[in-house]
Amino acid sequence: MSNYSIQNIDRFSAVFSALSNPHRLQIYTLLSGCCPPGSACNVNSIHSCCVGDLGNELDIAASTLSHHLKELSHAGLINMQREGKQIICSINNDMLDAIRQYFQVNSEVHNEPEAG
Amino acid sequence: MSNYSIQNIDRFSAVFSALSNPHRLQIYTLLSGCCPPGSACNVNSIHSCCVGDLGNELDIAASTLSHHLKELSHAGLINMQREGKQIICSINNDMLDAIRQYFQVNSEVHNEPEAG
DNA sequence: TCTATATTTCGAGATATGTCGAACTATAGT
DNA sequence: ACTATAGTTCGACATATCTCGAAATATAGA
Repeated sequence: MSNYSIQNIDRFSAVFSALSNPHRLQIYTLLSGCCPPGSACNVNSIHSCCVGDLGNELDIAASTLSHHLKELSHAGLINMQREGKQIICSINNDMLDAIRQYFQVNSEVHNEPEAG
Repeated sequence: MSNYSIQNIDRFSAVFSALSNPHRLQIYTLLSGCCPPGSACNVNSIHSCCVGDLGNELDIAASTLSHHLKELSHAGLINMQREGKQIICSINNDMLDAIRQYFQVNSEVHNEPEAG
């Protein structure tokens, strides 16, 4: 299978566009369960959190944060669902798998010695 | 290990920025040895090719192509080396590994049931 | 219904990006 | 030295992106 189709190119360039902004990548990385600076790296780290929690890490205006979250969501990278007054954000694992696939495919098919 | 450091965020957001443009992602995908439309997908597909070859696939001005290649190169995604009159482009496999790592790390560390 | 909290939408300004054509540089062959 | 081929640099313009503050919407509780 090939990554080379207009659809794939457009779909994934939109995904990488969403991850191209440092603030958005920081959000995505936080949601990936990774360890914020100063915290121990353990399995209790966040895998989902509300918009306000993210805002506490980022030092940007709430409206800017909201804008970035919308971009990540539209690209299919994260899920957002309301829970009471808050909106909970989490990684979309299907898209994460698709990205991994994107960077895996070619080497599997091609990186072999040129057997006759 | 964590992806969460200013250096990593800045480094990888620059990488994703390079991949966020459809033309650049197309170039990168072509160089990944993937099959251009209409060609058979086999191990003899290109893994490196010169600037002109890429230009034949893309339908953009030579100056635009040159600009895009510089971006990919500066981000560390591809190698460029002169061979006679031509300049040969190829995937930088170290960076490809780093990207794979980036999307792998967190799940390995965190995606387990919360054992006491 | 009034208030407080959480988040989004809107409008505007500053900066970054993508694109082109024209002019330039580098290499190889005659 | 001259010519042809391969690719880059420069300057300009159009469009997209990032950011903010102010105003609006949504939910929960008194």
